[in-house]
Amino acid sequence: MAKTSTPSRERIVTGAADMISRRGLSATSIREMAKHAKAPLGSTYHYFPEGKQQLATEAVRHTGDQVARSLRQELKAGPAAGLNAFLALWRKVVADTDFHAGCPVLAVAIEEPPADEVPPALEAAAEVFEQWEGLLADSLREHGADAEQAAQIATLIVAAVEGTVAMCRAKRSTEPLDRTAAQLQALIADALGG
Amino acid sequence: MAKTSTPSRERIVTGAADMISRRGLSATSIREMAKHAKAPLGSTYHYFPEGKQQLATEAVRHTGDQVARSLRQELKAGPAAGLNAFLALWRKVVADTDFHAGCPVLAVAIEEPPADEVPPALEAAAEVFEQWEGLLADSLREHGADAEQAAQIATLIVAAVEGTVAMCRAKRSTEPLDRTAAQLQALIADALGG
DNA sequence: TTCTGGCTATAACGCTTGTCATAGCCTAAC
DNA sequence: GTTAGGCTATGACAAGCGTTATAGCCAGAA
Repeated sequence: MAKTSTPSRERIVTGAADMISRRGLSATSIREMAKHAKAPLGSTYHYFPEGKQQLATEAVRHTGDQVARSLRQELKAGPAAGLNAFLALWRKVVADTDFHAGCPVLAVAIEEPPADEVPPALEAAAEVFEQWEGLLADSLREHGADAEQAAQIATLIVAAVEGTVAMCRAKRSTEPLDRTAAQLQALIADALGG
Repeated sequence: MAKTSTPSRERIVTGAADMISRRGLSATSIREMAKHAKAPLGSTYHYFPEGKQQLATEAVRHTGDQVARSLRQELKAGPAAGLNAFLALWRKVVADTDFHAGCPVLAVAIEEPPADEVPPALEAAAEVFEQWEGLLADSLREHGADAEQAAQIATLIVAAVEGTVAMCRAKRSTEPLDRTAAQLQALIADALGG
């Protein structure tokens, strides 16, 4: 017999990712995450005994994997298609939430770590960026770009999209995303065409 | 007799900008801002009667103007020089703080506003981005780019640098900035050369 | 049926938060 | 010397924070 819809643990993770993508990590309380997932507060500490950091880490990894899956799928049709999917994905997030949500990975990436320590959530954010870049770079190389150029373009794409999403939120407009999209598309066409 | 170095009010604003660039807005308390500026808590509410939002707004505008001034100066030598200055500026921030600080404007831009309301600090962030883009776009147009392309490249530069700074913090490395720099430089050369 | 163990409910802990109010200092004008 | 006013000092307020502890429920195995 199937469980009633989504299991609690998973709901907490996806809900946490959603809230972090809106408010940032430190502005999101565990109590609110629990309420948002319709789970009792006690359950969060049952499933995530290390507390907020663990929950944040899993939330980052969750969206990281989700985006990576979509990216991997679309990249089968080439780097340009992958880029377009990546752009469309974040455009949808921003537009569907009336410019309230962005990328939870970025949100976690800009939280200051304690001195001489690297919190697991920050480490996870670095790994997610690396993963996305890797997928894009691989595809670019497979389509004729040399290794260094592929790596540079991949980094530029991830960074530009992340930054653009933030700009869209501030301006409450998707126009920055249109502009960035045009330039990145041209850049890929150029790199693979020449 | 001259006052002891910087006046209190200014110290509070620059200190607030610094703290916000590290921890984000909501993780930075007014008490800590006051302490960081060696000012009494009461003074923050004396100088900024609207409280935290006003302080954040002024902090955003402060760094916005500061960066704009530097950008305007360096753009006199052309868009490529301006880009390089912009890159160097943020590389220094990230490197000098051991990857603890980033851009306070981005930090404010990704804070969720209350529904149906636009906090002044968020509005200020949008204006700062617009200002930086405008400076870059003007320079690009003056050097031969057509209006649309200039606007697109300007947006891409600001977004990419903002995103890259965040990636550098997550990875604790300036390599993303190197890669982004190479691509953006090539892009400008291309746009003005063709 | 009894028992086990995953999950929940509830309350509490010490601490920090944004903000406000009140009283006081202490310099500068008159 | 007196007076005004910008700034500071101090403390309080209600609310929220992350986290822990304890006791209880309630399905499935024995």
